[in-house]
Amino acid sequence: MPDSLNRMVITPELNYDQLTIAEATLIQQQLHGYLNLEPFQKDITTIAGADISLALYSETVYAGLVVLSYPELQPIAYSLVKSSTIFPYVPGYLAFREIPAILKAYEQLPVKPDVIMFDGNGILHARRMGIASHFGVLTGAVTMGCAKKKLAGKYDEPGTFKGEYSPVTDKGEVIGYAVRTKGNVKPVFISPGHQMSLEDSLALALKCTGKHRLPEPTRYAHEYVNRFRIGALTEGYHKVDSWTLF
DNA sequence: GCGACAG
DNA sequence: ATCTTGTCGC
Repeated sequence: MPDSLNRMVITPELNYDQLTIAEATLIQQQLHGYLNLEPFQKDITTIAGADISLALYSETVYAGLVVLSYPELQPIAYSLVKSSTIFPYVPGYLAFREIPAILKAYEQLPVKPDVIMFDGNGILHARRMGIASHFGVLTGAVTMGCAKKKLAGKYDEPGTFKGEYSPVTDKGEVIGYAVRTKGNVKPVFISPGHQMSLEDSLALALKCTGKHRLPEPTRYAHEYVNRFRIGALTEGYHKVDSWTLF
């Protein structure tokens, strides 16, 4: 993360639990100054999905990243970490609740993925600093967001065919897209997080879309952290053995 | 003041 | 997000 931000976050164990919303807003505005939305250049070999799973009325969070091969989109490794949070869910501040745990899972990966797709937004956010952008600036990783519901902005409903999309705008600027990843099903909201352009995020989301509404990275991440929470998967870093899966 | 509001 | 059962549709 930028050196000037080292004083704002408690390292090495990032902990946002004691922050007030006013302080969190200040951090988002500070992080925004480091955002880079230039087109992504290098070739992509791997893309990861990041997500967390929670038990109702529990402070325990099950975080994880699932790394997929690209463009095949097959799981090749995953990192799971059990942690806790007391920072509440407040629309617009999801990052402060989920990032500490996801960061631990990320640091546990021996090899980092080329891109990370988050279950939440990138710049499709009131202050252009959703969880994907926040994590990207903090770590320098290439990130993007994929949310199931609209957080900010306005948009016209895209056509009902898979692949159709329409821009989400706010205060005169395009901040993401409502994308129909599956025919006749509600669209998902795509936006760049960090180190990629608006167009990059849209193209990648479509490339990662299979037969389900959620793009494969996010879909797998959601599935793995849930299996972790119910005890079907164990904490730690694991390589996937293609031959024993399914 | 009113409506909106990722997970 | 999570808690839940059946049900409608491709």
